[in-house]
Amino acid sequence: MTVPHRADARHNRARVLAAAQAAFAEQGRAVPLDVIAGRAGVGAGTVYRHFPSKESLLSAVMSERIERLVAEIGALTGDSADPGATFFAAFERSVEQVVLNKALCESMASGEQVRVEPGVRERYLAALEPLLSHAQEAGAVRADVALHDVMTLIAGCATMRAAGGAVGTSVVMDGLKAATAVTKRNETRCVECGDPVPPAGTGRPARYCGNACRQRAHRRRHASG
Amino acid sequence: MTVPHRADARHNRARVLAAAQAAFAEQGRAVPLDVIAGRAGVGAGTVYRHFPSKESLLSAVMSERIERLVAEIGALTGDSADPGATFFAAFERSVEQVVLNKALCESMASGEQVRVEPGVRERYLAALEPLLSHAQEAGAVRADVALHDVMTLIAGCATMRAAGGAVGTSVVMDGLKAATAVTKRNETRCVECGDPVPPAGTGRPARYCGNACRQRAHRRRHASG
Amino acid sequence: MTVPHRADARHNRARVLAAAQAAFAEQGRAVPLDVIAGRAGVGAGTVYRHFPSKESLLSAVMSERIERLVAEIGALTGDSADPGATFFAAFERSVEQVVLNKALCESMASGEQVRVEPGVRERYLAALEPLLSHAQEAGAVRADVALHDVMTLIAGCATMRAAGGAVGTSVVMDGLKAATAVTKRNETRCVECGDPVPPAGTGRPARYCGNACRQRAHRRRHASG
Amino acid sequence: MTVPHRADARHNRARVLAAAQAAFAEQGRAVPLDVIAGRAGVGAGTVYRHFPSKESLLSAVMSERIERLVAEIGALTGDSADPGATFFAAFERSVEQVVLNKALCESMASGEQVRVEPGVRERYLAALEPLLSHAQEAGAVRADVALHDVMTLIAGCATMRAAGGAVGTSVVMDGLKAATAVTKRNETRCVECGDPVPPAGTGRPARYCGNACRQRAHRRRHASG
DNA sequence: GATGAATGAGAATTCATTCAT
DNA sequence: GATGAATGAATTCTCATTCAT
Repeated sequence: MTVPHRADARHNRARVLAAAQAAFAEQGRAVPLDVIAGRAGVGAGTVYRHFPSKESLLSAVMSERIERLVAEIGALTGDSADPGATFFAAFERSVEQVVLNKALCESMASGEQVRVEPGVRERYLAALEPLLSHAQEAGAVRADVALHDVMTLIAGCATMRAAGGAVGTSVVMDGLKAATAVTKRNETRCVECGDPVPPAGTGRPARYCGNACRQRAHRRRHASG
Repeated sequence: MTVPHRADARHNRARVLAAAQAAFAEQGRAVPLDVIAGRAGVGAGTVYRHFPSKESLLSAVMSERIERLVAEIGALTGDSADPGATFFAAFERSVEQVVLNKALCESMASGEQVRVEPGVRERYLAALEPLLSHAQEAGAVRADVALHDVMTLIAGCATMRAAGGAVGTSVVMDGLKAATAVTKRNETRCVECGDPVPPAGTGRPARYCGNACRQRAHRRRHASG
Repeated sequence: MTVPHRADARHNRARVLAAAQAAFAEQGRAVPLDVIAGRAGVGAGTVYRHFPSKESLLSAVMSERIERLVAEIGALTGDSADPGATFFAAFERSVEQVVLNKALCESMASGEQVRVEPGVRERYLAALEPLLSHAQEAGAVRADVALHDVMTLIAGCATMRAAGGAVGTSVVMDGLKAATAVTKRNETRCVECGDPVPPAGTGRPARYCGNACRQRAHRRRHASG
Repeated sequence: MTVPHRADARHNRARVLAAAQAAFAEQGRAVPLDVIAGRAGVGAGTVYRHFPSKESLLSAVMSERIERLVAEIGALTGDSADPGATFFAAFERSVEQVVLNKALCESMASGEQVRVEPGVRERYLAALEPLLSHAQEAGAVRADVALHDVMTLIAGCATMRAAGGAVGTSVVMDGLKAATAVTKRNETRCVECGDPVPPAGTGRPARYCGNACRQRAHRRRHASG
């Protein structure tokens, strides 16, 4: 049902999605549905045919944005000459996407989870995770930062940009590069949840705090939908 | 009109303000005016007598919060033994105030200027400015950060906290220090203010740089609202 | 909250209730709320101030009707010279109330419980119950009929009347008496309450058993709502 | 247009009719047309090709139900050993058909004539009429009940059943059997409309109140569609 | 001054009906 | 002929603001 078979319907769905993306980006979540319909050049009923509620339209827009981001990040992943640069490029692209979207900023600032279609969040995290861990292994990023923290840092940087700040992102990126400041010496943290990893006497330091997180990361890597 | 002469009116104005503060903080800008009036135990008309519009009520609430913050910062200013610690303490207090207020977070994330009464913004900036410049002179904060940038950094940190991030503020604070000196190896830093902790020869490494920070962290842990 | 203190509000509430009663009665449950508001000469918001939803307005209307019915039945209860006549009078008044209200008919025919305010149904049943049991003790009504059955018989008679049937109620009432005694030949019965009419030696046979029924039928003929 | 020539179209028409019957029966008249189309496995347009409006679809469904009932009643008619039993069997079958159909109950309770295709009502009445008059002649049914009254009694019994009443129909049937209670002695009523028939001094008592009803009954006897 | 009632302009959502594919 | 997409009027409910009491 997501994508209709008929060409004209597919066309209209795309127009609605584009109009909604623009309207949400400019006016935020509170933009009336009629405005979106008007911008798309369709009736309100048509919007509802494609998306059963305003909420689901918002989530479709968000999902589409994030999928695009996943694709961009995927393109970056290959070039791993400089893991730090690659990670920070992905970070910046993410911030930019969020900034462009007022509705997304509002959602994040409200402390609500941004609602997206199933699997989208997982795919995004799966795309970002190797970039983060490679950068951390290369010493380009603080080791005590978990994937989840990166998400909130992105949200914060977006707010800064929305608030008109120029240096915000660079400050955060500097903070990410700083050698493990607050973290206790030699402590390692789970790259999934950020909890401390019990030190193992020998061998390579553990990346996860336990099986639960290892499994979760694994699932995400293979998540499809 | 700002503050009425009659005692009962003054009393009502204060009750409305308190109710509005709580309501905006908990439910955000979209909270209906009737809810605020109800919480204040007055009629909707009374709210309008004191504040000509919902917008102006919001701005009064914001102004009152910020004035309180200005007072807190003013209290810190005296103790200038460690300019870096003083600045970061003010920074954190500011972040906390913002985080407590959903309406404020929303406003900042929307990229709109938070509307406050005339002079309030100026007084806040005037309170923060000496702290920033002293900290910069002492080399505790990057010199290329302007007062205006600090404001957006505060907004960003609030968003991170609202989004559930734990390390956001510490990353930003590290970033603010970063240009000065990359953290020395083996050095431990105060988990409250990020300053270096004098190495103790024996026992468990200290978590705080001194009693002030220990106490501050304690208070925060038991803060109620 | 049910009844406001201010006189004008009480007045408006009554107007809304009256308008809703009329609108539901004439057009059924599906009548738009705007129509009710218009008939009451108030804005839609005023309707919602007094009744939080259309559903609750309907239930208030129903409850008010039924309370009126309870009062009428209460007035009948005193006159217990003829328990059968008293019961059947209450029965007929109930049918008439239901018939006047299209919304009520619809609800009953849908097999849904008619929603009324708490206690109303109970009061109605409490008013009807002694009438039924006295009539049964006097042998005027079949002993195998429960109070609940009477309710559905009322609903059925209302539908018959709504469908334009003239004899429906008398058939049902005969059925209720049937087990006791098959009507005697040559006997005439009151067209209002179904009781036997004392035979008059001369002239046109009497249609009513007495002045009470004649008057009641007259009133009904000129009832307005 | 009623029945298409092409086999697939005829097939679709039947599917729509069956789906509509089920949907109306379960959910009442307010069931959305898309739901009906969905249950039939066709598009909304197809429904409109076969039935020009929702109203006409409803009427087609009703007509089809009633035609089926006519057939059942026709089967009963032959066995005239016990005219009373035959009539009451037809009565009960009719009630059951109505109860099964929420839309039909709603229509009847609204006091609106149930809209059926031309001739259908007439055929139904024509099937029921001889059963009623034979039962009346045999003294098994009150003589003062007209065909039209039987229709409303059926509607009433259906409402009682929908309202959960168990004894409703039996009470009505008892009422129908009771010897001519309310009717004035020797009075005859038109078997078509139920109005009193002016007494003729001589010959067989008139069955109709006038030429209009005689003609109407005649037409019904020979109605074809 | 306080109250809370009234207003009425939206906002989301549904659905019978039409029409391009 | 069939399909299902598009339409847009209608409906319920909300809420900032005004105003009579």
